[in-house]
Amino acid sequence: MGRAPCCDKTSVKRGPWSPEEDELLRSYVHNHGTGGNWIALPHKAGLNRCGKSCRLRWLNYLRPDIKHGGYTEQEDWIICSLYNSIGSRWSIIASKLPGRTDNDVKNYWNTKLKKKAIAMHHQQQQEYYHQQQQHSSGGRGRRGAAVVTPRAAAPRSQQCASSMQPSPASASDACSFGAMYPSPSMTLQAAAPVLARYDGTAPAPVPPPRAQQQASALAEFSHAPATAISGTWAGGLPLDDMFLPELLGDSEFPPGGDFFGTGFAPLLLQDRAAASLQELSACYFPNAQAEMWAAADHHLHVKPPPAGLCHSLT
DNA sequence: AAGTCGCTCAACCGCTCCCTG
DNA sequence: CCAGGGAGCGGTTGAGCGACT
Repeated sequence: MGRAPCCDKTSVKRGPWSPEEDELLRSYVHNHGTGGNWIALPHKAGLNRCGKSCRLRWLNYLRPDIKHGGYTEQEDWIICSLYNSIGSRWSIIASKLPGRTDNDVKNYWNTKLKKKAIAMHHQQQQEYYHQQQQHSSGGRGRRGAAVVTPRAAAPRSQQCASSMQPSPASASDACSFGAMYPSPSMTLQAAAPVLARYDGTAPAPVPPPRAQQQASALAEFSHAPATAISGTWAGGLPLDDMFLPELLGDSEFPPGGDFFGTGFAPLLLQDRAAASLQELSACYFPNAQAEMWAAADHHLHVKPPPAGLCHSLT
């Protein structure tokens, strides 16, 4: 039996907001603030809406500092890098993009950026095969790693065994893009603890409660062996080879592939991108480190997060 | 011009987390 | 310590719109 609904859905208006409703909500929040009680707000503001609906409308649309559309390459890169590192923690990702909301970033990823990344991967596949044909006389895989086919690696159910993502779906996606936007200096380094934990022969662990995940992730981060930072995991499997089948399907998946050559990789050479690497890496372990970082973001309107959770924008 | 298809994104749903009594 | 309730989050849905046939 699920929890009781937050409001009587039959008596409140649903669906698109009218300009009049927007103005009511905007003026009320402007004059009184949210008061920390979204449930009571619609009644006080004279709105026949659910409190959650009001909160969403304000956060995602009516806030004065909201930006819509017009994502820059830099923002693309940040989103992909963070998605790579922390998965679908949209609120954390959005908190690193001033003016962007979690909903907006999520939509942008699902509708555009994901396809862009997949297209890049296919391009890399073609380049890889082309290279393999040219070096067909027993050459090694790229980055000196042994070429291992996905089927030779762990079963799909055992891949992405990292316990960082509580939701199976998001875990799959997060792992799938583990190599989509790798940064030699940041992403692989940040991925090291998870890669070190990954064991293709071991059964997938049951994800512990989130608080426990945070604690253990942070603990492992601080003890991660430097030798794991190599671009391959302990079994010698390139990162691409480990994770991409989750998204693309085995039939589309070639061993190897190199994302460093084209696409967003040149951005890594830019000073701004390089400068952000350190920041981004701090976000790798959601909650614990990302929280500390978000709390230190003075340029964002981020309220100090309560202990133990990374509440990003609100 | 009309119908169909695909895409976008605002909004909803249901869950977890955390606070409070 | 426990239960109830609110806040916040991530996944999903569907209306609206433009492109295409």
